[in-house]
Amino acid sequence: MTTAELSKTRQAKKEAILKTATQVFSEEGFLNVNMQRIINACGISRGGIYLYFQSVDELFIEVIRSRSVRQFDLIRQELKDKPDFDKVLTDYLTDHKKRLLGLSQGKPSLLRAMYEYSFTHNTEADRRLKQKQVNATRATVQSLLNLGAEQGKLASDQVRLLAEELMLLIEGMNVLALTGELQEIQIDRQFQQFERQFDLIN
Amino acid sequence: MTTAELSKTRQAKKEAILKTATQVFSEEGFLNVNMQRIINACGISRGGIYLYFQSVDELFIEVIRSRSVRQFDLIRQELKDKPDFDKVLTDYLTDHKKRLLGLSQGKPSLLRAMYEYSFTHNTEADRRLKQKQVNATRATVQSLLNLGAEQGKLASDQVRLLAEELMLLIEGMNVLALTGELQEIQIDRQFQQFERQFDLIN
Amino acid sequence: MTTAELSKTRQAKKEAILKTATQVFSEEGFLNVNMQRIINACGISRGGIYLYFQSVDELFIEVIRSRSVRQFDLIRQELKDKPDFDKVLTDYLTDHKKRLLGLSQGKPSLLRAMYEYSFTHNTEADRRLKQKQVNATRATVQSLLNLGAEQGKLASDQVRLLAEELMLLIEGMNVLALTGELQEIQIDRQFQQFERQFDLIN
Amino acid sequence: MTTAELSKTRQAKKEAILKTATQVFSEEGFLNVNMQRIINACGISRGGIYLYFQSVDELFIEVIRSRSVRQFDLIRQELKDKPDFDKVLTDYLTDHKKRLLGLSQGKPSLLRAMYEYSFTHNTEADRRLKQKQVNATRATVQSLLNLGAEQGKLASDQVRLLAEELMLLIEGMNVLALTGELQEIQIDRQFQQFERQFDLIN
DNA sequence: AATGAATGAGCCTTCATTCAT
DNA sequence: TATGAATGAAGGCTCATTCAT
Repeated sequence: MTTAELSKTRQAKKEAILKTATQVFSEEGFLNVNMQRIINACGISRGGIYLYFQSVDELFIEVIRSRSVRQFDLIRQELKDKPDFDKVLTDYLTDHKKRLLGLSQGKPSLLRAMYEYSFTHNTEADRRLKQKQVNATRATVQSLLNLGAEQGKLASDQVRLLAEELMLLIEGMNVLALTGELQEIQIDRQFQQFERQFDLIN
Repeated sequence: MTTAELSKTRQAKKEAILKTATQVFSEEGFLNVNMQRIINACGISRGGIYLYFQSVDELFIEVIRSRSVRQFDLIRQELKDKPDFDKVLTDYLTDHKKRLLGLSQGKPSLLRAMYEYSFTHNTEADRRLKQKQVNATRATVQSLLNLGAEQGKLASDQVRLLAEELMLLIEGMNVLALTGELQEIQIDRQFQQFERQFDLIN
Repeated sequence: MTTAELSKTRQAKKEAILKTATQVFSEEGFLNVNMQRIINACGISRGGIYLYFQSVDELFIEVIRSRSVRQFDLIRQELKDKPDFDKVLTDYLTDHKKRLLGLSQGKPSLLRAMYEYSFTHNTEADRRLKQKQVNATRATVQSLLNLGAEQGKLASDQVRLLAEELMLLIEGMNVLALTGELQEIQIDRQFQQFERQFDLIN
Repeated sequence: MTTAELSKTRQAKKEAILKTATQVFSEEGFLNVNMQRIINACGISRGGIYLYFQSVDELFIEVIRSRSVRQFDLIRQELKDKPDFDKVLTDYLTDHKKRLLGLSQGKPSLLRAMYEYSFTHNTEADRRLKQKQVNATRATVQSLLNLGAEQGKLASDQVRLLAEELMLLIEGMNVLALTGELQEIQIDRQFQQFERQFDLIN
């Protein structure tokens, strides 16, 4: 086997572990996960996991990073074609609604793990990780609203305010959904209210 | 000493422990606190604390409960005198702003501990605890907005929607503040925007 | 139980552990001993030992310290009565001979443990510990030879040189004895040679 | 490649490993060395080294053996030419002095590794290894002193006694040097004293 | 009621050696 | 021969909770 092939194998194994770990973190959150659980899930040995990741933290960070990239790519793709703002917004909110309802019903999601990690890790590097996440969401919402501004659905100087409002609403809903407190009607009400702001303008 | 006096002593001791534990949890969160810290802070023995609380979890739950009651009392008191809605709302938002800025700067608060606890405890009883917290906030906001409705500052059927919106904004800001992502300008913008809704009506 | 009684109990327990640990270190040396062995020997629990000693190193240091004190006291006592130098020297060398033969035959002794510790620990504190040991031996030998000088068996300015010579001989024999290379005849030859130096003078 | 050439290659590789491992053990002692360090230093693979040596212990034993042979060869060479005893003795002691001072200052040497190994390994084979070392030193010193006897500098029946004395002094100094307790003046005093014995005879 | 010593489960990490390729 | 991924035993440490006094 050549070096290239070997490192290919290594990379593949690493990704396999990341994939399995993503499952585990999604189902169990961050704080309830220890190396043992990952080891069991991966069918790897106690020592084996350390060949790829030095700690649960390092593993988790890579899980988050690899996922962020994918998420970001998806959204950017959608907005490229300059579709109708009303439709995109509705789609976007609908996606979030689905996601939030899933969360409420205890559907596995990395979100819980991410919050657990954020709350309990405060090094500079950790904060940058969280910041990156928040910035990614903010950027997405702003791109979306910029599209709206381009299509004359809102004033440009409103973009930032509205982006933040939506971001905070979603953040709040995330938390309520994770603690099982969010009902469909609440999501609908808030999202309708948010969408109505654009109708009022026109 | 009579039985009554004894149980009075017992109650007093219990409350003293709760008070001290509240300090500890506020400063250190939930996950960083171990029995040793609480024992040291309370000047009680390792075994002694179990005479009052069956476990760390039970102790924490009582800390949260006792605080909720106090918070709820305070607000109810303020609203009793039917003060001017605009002023009460402004005060309320200003209080939250102060609190959020404190959180951002790492000022002690039970909120981090509460989140840490919620994320790591998922029994039915634990969920009810969080529910109670959310309901208390919701109830407070609704009481406040009901005052506004009474004073003709908003329609009665808007109360629930707006209460939820504010609650979600605050919840979202809590999370951002705790993970170090919230800036004063963001708080201002969102609260101003929220207040403006009442101006528009009149 | 009063505080004094409690700490008496604690001290007694600590000393019991030290005593057992001394046995273990004597039989197994330092490097082959881990907490588990001490735990097994003491009939204490895994966590229990940490109530008294933070690590094997700390435990070992206390073993050595407590023993040094005892050794030093013994020697000082003997020399107080100003006995006949020739006899004391002969006794001293005979004691060492017995000890060395014991070592050769694998009789338990802390010496092996002490060497193992010294070779593998080089912090300032560790060096001071070893220094203390060496100084104690040197001081003993010098006291003995000073007695000889007082009794006109050797010149005062020879004390240091001879003390060092004896110390180094003994150190060398220790090592050979520990690795099973020292025979009785060798000890006899060297000690006789050492004693002969005093006969020559007179 | 013929079988002979192959095994030549094999032998060369083995010696290359031994040479590198000697460096590593000299710098780090025995207990601080793990396979990883040797592997890194040799540029060989984790599994590869086991094609040449069955275990770390075996590798170390061969390191010691190969060095002994070399040492022994050197000395034997020097004595072949029947040089002047006084000079050879002085040279020999000067060499040891240099070596001991180097040890005191932490200069790399296999000696520490050898002691660490000896103290932690007590099989019959291990003891024989140490025995061989001691015997080699003894033989060297005896050869040297025999030269002196031939040149009339000491009586033949004194050779064994003096050889042992010197061996023990050196062994003692080794230990003190390794634990950082030996000073130059001590070496000088003892070696001068040792040399003076020959002056007295003549 | 109160103490604090004792327990033991739980988690982490390292490393010599093996084994499939 | 050569590789390096994988193994798993071994040891370390912490801490909530129990229990004898």
